[in-house]
Amino acid sequence: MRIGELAERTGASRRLLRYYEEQGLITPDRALNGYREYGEPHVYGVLQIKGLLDAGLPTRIIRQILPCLDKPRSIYPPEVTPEMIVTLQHEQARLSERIEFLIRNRDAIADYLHMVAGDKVAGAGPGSGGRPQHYESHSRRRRLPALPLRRRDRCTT
DNA sequence: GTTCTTACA
DNA sequence: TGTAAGGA
Repeated sequence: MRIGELAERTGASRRLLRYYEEQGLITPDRALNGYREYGEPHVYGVLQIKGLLDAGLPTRIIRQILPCLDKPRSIYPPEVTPEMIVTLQHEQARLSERIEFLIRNRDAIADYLHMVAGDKVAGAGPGSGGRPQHYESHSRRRRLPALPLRRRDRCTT
């Protein structure tokens, strides 16, 4: 498929898909006319990349742990280097911190909501349509004040 | 009409 | 990232 279709199927803009390629995250084939040609694996790959990026991983890490997803290559490379393990452990710790950070702020918001609007709106919100959202570790957990969001470290190369 | 590269806001 | 230019 060409870039347009991949864009539709992944929700990533064509611009972004070209950017991923520039960053070495995906490597599509080229048709004779120069058009990029993507395969089915790329769809999953792009989704994977989006998720990792959303989790806050810099592209250089992703490029490292995602050894080219073009061809039918194993996702868990036998070439896992010790240094890769270390970086992944680092990322894991970073994600844990971020999760705690998010939980703390989410709870702070819930408290604020209780304070200004009462139970009728607590726990609900945009995008939570229908899902049973129970943040009921409430009564027990120690309430903490909201924290300012720290600027995410971003890596261009 | 779709895609390509380069470059600027 | 979006968008415009100039081609294929």
